[in-house]
Amino acid sequence: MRDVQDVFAGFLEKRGLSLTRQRREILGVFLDAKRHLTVEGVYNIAKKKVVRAGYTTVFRTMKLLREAGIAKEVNLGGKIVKYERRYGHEHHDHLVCLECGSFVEALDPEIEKLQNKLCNKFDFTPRRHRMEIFGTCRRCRRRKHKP
Amino acid sequence: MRDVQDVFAGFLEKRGLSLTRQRREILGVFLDAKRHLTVEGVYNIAKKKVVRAGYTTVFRTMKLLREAGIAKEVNLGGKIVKYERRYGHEHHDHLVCLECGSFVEALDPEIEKLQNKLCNKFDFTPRRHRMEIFGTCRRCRRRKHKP
DNA sequence: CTTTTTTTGAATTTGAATTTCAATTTCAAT
DNA sequence: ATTGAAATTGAAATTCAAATTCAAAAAAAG
Repeated sequence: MRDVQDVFAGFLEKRGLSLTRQRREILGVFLDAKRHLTVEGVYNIAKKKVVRAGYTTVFRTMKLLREAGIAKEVNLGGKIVKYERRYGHEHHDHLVCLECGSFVEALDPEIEKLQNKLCNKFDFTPRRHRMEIFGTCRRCRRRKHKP
Repeated sequence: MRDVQDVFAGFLEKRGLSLTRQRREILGVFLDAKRHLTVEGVYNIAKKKVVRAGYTTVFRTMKLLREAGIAKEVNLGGKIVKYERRYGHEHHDHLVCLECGSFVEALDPEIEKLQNKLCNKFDFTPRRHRMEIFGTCRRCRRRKHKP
């Protein structure tokens, strides 16, 4: 995606920082990833690139990506921080399989509406939210019933 | 609550463990707490009791309480694990204030229903879920507008 | 009472997150 | 091209809660 780089460059400029090779490389790794990645995971890929990036740099760049609104921390279970794309990736909830760890991203406008209504009831101004449903996915349920 | 102790005693028995004074004391501290507590928090209260409990014992007992279905881990923001009551405390969602850290517990049956419907759509068997809305509570909103 | 088992808790270890700091790179000014 | 100030990098150190270890203390069994 062309404009994600532009967003990042713009963000960095506003902060008086520059889009270095390492940062570009790390952004690339992050955007290419299909699934959620940990800092460790991004690092493992980034260190093999032509312009190698160290762990610390990956760590700091992920933080920048977060601040730039490009990456988002998620935590489906474990205590290790994972990142998912945020830019050009609408808000969604997760259905996480407890057996295999896979997940699907889902969105229900009705639920979103009711969440706002719930906030009204408590005179609460919502900014963001998180909803995760844990259970068993279709594949794992089948695997269990017909082994 | 009388029967929480019984639940714990029963759980311990099933595991071949005994309800020691420390464990009883720690359970008491946990049940008396109004808000969510960290292990550290439980420990700070427990160490002042007649039957003092060390950090390790608190740590291990909270784990037992979790396994017994009496305590539940929650994580509203930070990375430190907090516990809330679970036994005799219905499922609920949290509205967490980003300014002051306070929260209210809420439940919307409509939302719960739609969550199940959403799971059906994905052929997903839900076991448990977590929903947290982060924003600004009534008090903090007022404090900002009329300082 | 003696032996065996469980429990306790101080101390240690672990592991991810974060910070430090010296070396390196970048870049604007000369 | 050269200099030097500022930004960047990354190995190493630090932090801090979580988890484990192990010897002493307590409880239970014989």
